[in-house]
Amino acid sequence: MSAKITIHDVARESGVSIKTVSRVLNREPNVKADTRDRVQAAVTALNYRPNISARSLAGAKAYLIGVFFDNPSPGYVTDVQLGAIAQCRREGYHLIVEPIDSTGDVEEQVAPMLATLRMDGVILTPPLSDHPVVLSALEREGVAYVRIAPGDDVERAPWVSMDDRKAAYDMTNHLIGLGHRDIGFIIGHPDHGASARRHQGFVDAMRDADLPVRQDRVEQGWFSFRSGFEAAERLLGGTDRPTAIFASNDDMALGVMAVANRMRLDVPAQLSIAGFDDTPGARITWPQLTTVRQPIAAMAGAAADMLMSGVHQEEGEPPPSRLLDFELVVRESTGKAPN
Amino acid sequence: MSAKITIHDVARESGVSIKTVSRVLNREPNVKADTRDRVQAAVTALNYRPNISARSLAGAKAYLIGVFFDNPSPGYVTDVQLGAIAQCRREGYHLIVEPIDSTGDVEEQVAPMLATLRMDGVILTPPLSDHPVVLSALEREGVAYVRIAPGDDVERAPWVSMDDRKAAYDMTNHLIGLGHRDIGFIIGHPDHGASARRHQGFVDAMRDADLPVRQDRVEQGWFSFRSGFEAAERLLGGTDRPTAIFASNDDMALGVMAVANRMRLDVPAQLSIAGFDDTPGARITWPQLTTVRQPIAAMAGAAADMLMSGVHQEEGEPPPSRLLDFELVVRESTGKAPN
DNA sequence: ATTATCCTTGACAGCGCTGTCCATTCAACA
DNA sequence: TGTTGAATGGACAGCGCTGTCAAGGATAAT
Repeated sequence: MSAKITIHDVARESGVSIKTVSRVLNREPNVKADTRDRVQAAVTALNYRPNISARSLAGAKAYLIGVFFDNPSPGYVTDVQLGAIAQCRREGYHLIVEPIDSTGDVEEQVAPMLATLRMDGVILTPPLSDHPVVLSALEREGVAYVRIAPGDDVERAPWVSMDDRKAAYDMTNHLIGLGHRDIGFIIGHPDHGASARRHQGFVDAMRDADLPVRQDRVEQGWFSFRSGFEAAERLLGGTDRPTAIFASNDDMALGVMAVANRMRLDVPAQLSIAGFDDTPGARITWPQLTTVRQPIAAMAGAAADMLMSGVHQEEGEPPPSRLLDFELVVRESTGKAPN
Repeated sequence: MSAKITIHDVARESGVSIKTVSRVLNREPNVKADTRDRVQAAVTALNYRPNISARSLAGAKAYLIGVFFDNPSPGYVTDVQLGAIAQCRREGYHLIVEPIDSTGDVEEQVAPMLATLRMDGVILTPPLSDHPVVLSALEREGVAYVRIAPGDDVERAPWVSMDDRKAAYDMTNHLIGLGHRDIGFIIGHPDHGASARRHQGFVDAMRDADLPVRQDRVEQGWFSFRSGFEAAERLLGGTDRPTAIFASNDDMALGVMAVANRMRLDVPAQLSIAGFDDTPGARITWPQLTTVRQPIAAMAGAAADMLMSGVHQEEGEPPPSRLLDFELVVRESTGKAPN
């Protein structure tokens, strides 16, 4: 075990006070270039690393960012973590992950954690982005937060998102361009703000193409494989069936794919299937899924950035926010409509 | 923002010294029951939460446990985190996640982090469980660690694992019991210790059933969907093909499934497919995958427990370790061999 | 040259907690 | 009755760092 070396060692080594060492560590102004270099050299020579507990106890920053998630799709969570951590690393921050069971006592899970940890900020993933108790607890404890893809109430706090409506609109148009006129749609989990926006995009595209939106072509799902599977069974059950199904996330699209497989429907010759998210699962199937690439990691990275730079919402101003680009990923699960 | 309330407030409220408060907080002995109750009451009344930075700066414990992972299957990582966090919560610990890019400079990623964070311990997931640089860095910095499913060198440090050989043996026997005599096998990533053990289990079962292990029935994979897909193309390419394929993880099994779908092979009537891990993906397919349920969350939980209770490896003694139970999950992707 | 101003540096006091060490109390024993 | 030791509680010194404040030195303005 290597001996713990502290700021005092560096100060002694470079012949300055610990405060000056602290200055160069924190990139504070008003340090002579020469002094700065000497300190840097000592830091390197001694292989010194500041102790994070001491820093956060003494100062304002904790160098800790939290990610809250609930009942997540594993791929989504992992992407969020990877994206956030990539940013955190550059600034010397670390990531704390905290699953929140929103069916349990949320207050009890969140409040103690915020009090003990005093993180610099937390990233909220859907559906927590819209959970009133979580938001209130955060505000009461004075912990900054950024919401990923929140639903309503976008004025309340900073957020990062993508244009779900536009993406669904584009995907629907892709299908229409392929000649599909009878398209089924599976709505996502009602607690996720994105669900309504994606549905809206679908409806708008159909309207703009003068295509009818038949009520019996729209099914409610829950973002899960099973809900997609069951919705597909209803959609494909009769003889009168759509030529394409657009599921508002990949898991549900895979459910549709499973039903198609079981029914021996050729995808995409007899049925086109589109998903949304571009999770790893989209490629873990054959044919591979046409879907929308959500910039999940980028959104999480942007959220981390905002937190580390100390986002502030001015009184009466709209909160800082960012809308990132999506990408239509056309793979093999969509094709020309059968004539 | 609620005012920060400290141990001094609790001490004043309950009429004892801060040290006594500290004693009851840390469940130290030698505090009268009466005093303990008074302090507890004050803690509750004031809603006091000890500050983790102060605790770790002053004391020996950091209340922080790390999880290192590399290039992970999302489902695996999420399971590990969930399992570890469940245990951590009961003791007031928190989880720090750190992805390690083992193709990059590992030392540079690990050493600074260990020095700044001074975690109480870290959980290593495969293939990091066997990464010599990571292990050395941990030991040099004096940070305890528990390895999940390590390969060799089980004497070096504490670990938690499952009996991969036995599980693969049992799965192979399940297939043999179904009448399969010509079984293909896809080996996992060579950096993962479990790969060799699973392969061994397959070979042992075949041997014990007096079945030949044909060299051209065993393919090397990398635990990825794509590698499973490609291995399956080779295995199923000719007219002489196995009646079952046992892939040593689910992702690869899904690759096999995709090839079977594309070739219009009926699963399981014409081809039985077995996986390993029981990741979420195993159910996100049709037919659902017969697989081995790895106790991933339980292994991570056990690892966290060992870390929090301060595992110690006595000189000359074998390291503390635990072997958890697996479970054969028979679903629809395996069935009777075609006659 | 003199004063005002800025830049650079350091001394020092905590941040909130635990570990060490000492003081007191009290019961049990000689 | 005195003695001993366990049980109980408190005082105090840090842990390693940042924030505050002030001092000294260099530079600019007069």
